[in-house]
Amino acid sequence: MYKEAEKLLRSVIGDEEITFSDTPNPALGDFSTTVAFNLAKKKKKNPKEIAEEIVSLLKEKEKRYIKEIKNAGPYLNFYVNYNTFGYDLLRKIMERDWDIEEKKEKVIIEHTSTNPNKPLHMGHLRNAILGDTLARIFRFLRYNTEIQNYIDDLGIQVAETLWGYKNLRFEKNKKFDHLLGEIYVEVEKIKDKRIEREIKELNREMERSDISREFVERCVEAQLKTLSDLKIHYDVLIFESDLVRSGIFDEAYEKMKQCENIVLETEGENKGCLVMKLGNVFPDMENPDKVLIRSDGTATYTGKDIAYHLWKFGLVKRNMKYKKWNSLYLSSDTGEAMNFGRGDIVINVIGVEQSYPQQVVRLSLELLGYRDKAENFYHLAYEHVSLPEEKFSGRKGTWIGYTGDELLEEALLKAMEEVESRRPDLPEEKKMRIAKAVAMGAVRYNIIKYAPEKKITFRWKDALNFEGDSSPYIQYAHARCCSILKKAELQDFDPDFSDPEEKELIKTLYKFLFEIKKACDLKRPHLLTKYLNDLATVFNSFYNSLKVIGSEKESQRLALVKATQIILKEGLQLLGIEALEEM
RNA sequence: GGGCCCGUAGCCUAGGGGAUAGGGCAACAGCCUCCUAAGCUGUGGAUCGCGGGUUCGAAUCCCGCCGGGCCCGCCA
Repeated sequence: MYKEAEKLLRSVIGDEEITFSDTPNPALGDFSTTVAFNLAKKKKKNPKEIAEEIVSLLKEKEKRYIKEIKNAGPYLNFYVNYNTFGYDLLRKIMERDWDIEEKKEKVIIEHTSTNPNKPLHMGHLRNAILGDTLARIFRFLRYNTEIQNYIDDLGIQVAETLWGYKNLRFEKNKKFDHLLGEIYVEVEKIKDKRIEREIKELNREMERSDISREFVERCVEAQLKTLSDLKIHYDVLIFESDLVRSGIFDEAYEKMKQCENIVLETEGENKGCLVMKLGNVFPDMENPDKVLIRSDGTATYTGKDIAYHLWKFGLVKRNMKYKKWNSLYLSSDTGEAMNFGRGDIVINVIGVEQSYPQQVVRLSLELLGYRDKAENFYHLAYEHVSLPEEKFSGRKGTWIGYTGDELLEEALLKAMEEVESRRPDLPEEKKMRIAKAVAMGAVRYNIIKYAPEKKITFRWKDALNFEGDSSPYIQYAHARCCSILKKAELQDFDPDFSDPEEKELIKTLYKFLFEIKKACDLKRPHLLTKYLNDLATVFNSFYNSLKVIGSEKESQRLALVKATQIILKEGLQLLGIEALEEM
């Protein structure tokens, strides 16, 4: 309907920018535009007169989906012909004809990238859920999408934990990541000069040989278990050690050295370091230069990250090998060559605190002459999840009691309780299935529904809320649809969409693709939860005021229910939440 | 010193130039002889942090404050 409205407007106003929005109330039509204001400014005329003029010019034009166009002062209000529009829309939805063309660009989304020495806490989950949801959205819009998880297996934290694993006594019958998390906290507590020396030595040994690989893989496997419970999956795990051993990093550093803005300092405090000069970009910064390679020849975190991104964008010749590992691939020094990397668009889901280093990575691409790559480099920054009293700290162990596993377990208990009290009639196995889907959905939804730049204070009460703006609310609307659909057969109908609830539902269904595209363009997946919540609300209101089965308009309402069910299901899938048929 | 983000009812939050600022939680009052009440309807509750400015029009854009957070390492 927007398309038709736009076409009509174009025929009289030409290239002027047009946007549509909802009217404040149905008496003023179904949607509106404010183009008359803008035209008035340009033509120095009264906006109301312009609106009137447009209305009269469009009066006689042929329309299929628009019934009428009126002006209310300077506002242009469109009245939709719900019979033609609704009928066509429902048919398209039922055919799942989304009209999305396949995209040429390859998108690489990196998310999670948690140090492999601890269990995931809610902050890590926020990262993974953001990344996973965004990836699902990109895939739905038919981008070639690759999900990477970067494993920093050479970091000092791994060395510290490995040291503790070898030298301290612990109950080892725990999930491996939890065990390591506790070891890490303990090492941080007892660490002294001697231990630190041993850890440093161990770290050097890790870089020379693969002594830590199995240890790290075990931890990653345990972390990935938590994530797969949340239906979060990856295409490939990139181990830092493989980037080093494949020679990719060295090749990238050589490339960086060719750049005139990246120089080997011969004097000053950065003497002997390879430094990126950013004085022009950040003139007011105390120390705008960024060290990429230290005077001892080792790379800094940012240096490595730049090298990694040169690889991600396909700007280095060397490549890694990969081996199949459960349902995904991981980089390896033996194995097969694969086509990972070589992205056109790179999205990194990384905390806000890394905005500056991320900006440096983007700038490095620009300085190296890859302007187009720099433009397609996005840092999806998100704020942290904290407890009412304090922040999560891996070192201090404030995450204990708040790991992803514990959250899921708690949610499952609560969900089981709810199912038990609401549906005692169901067989145990079914109750369990529903509880799992509800628990998992509640966790995902409650984390993704907030705009990424908002800090989240974790409270059990909110996290385990199954009412209102929550996953079960939407799952429930979906189950209601299914329940109706089970009781009758779909058939063709002569449309007569006259009830306000029917019209509102049609309008809301129509917005699905716009909202997804918006969420994708802005890289703000929470927009999708807002939309689905709206749709569920509109449907519930329809459900409560209109009868479907046994009504005179049964066939058309069944079609509405079917379309709603399809969109709710698609939407829930994009959020990685199971659309239950019964609950 | 500089940069970025946040500030919307008791609590959480949407909206980032357009018509009366949407929701949710909590509170209160109704609604199951009718497709699942994890639902629906209604009531109360907002100087959109403060002060200027731009605009026909500002929660939204600009400037200045105030409050909170983050960043500017040869740490990761």
